[in-house]
Amino acid sequence: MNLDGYDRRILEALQEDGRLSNQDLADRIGLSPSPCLRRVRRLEEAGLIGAYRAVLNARALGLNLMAFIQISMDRHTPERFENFERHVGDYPEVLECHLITGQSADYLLKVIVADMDGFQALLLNKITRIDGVTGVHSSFVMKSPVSKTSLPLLSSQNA
Amino acid sequence: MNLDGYDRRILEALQEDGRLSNQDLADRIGLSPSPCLRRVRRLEEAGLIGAYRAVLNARALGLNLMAFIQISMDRHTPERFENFERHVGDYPEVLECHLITGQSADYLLKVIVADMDGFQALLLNKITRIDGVTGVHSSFVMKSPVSKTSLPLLSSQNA
DNA sequence: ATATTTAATGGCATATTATGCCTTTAATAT
DNA sequence: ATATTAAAGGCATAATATGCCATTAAATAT
Repeated sequence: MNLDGYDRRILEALQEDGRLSNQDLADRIGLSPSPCLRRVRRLEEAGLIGAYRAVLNARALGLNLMAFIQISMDRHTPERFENFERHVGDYPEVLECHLITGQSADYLLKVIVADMDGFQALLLNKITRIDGVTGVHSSFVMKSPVSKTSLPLLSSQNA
Repeated sequence: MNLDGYDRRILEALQEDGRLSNQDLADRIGLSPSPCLRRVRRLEEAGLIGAYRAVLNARALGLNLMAFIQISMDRHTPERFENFERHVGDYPEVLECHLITGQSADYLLKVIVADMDGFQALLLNKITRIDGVTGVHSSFVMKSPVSKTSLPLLSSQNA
């Protein structure tokens, strides 16, 4: 799909404020509401806009402990991996699970819990009980000076 | 702030679909539109809802390479840290920067770029040039079977 | 248990916004 | 220059948000 300057500005604006009204958005990007809305719908249908989400404040919800967990598996068989991915996908504390390159781990998990008790419960009762999990290395987040959701829109490519 | 069942259901619904109309939301949680909207505004003002965002599809935007970069610093002085955080905050490719515990690194960065050329440019021209950066270890993401934005709303606590 | 106070809900009228259709403008190729 | 295509703008209608008021429900004290 080809993006022009209007499309890029629409994406930029909606990444910042996903509840912008179409009229405000149209004003901001310099189009009238009709074509602006048509473009937004087109971007949604093309899958460029995948979803709209409310971003909640973890602290305010009592979720005070974020951690990254590096996981090593015993065997690198598809069954092991599928099983692991299915399980971690079911745990609401696991926000992200990435299969990564590198010598020291197969997976990197980003998790969020209320406190160290919650972390312990997650690690001991859930994650380490999944078949094939051998190594586990946890890093706790003390501070997150950067936490963006906006993807960089390479202003290169296209007119 | 105290959350009851209605509030939690509002948060859950808006985490899933941040553009739900107030009328649909009201239907879904079992309130009429007026009190529903009042609750949403209250949650926004209390900071529980921090923002509304459109979530874009990285692949569709040509951002095909995600990586995690572990960074070690030479000295752990406030100036070093502040300087580093300011710089990485200015790079649009850096989506997250976390100060973490652990022996092997001080920071964990999550970055996204178009391809390996983009990664090289980011690493060599930007990140490794920041004062104090000594060790750098990169892991590339092959697959992300879990990638949620929804925080777990511990249905415990409160009525 | 009853009265009193408080807080939150539901309904309604108005203002704002979204949406579909049609016309007009701009760009491209012949 | 003319024909053709694609996108923009304008307008009427439908849907939605919003503020105010009456009502109901809940909590507290007597």
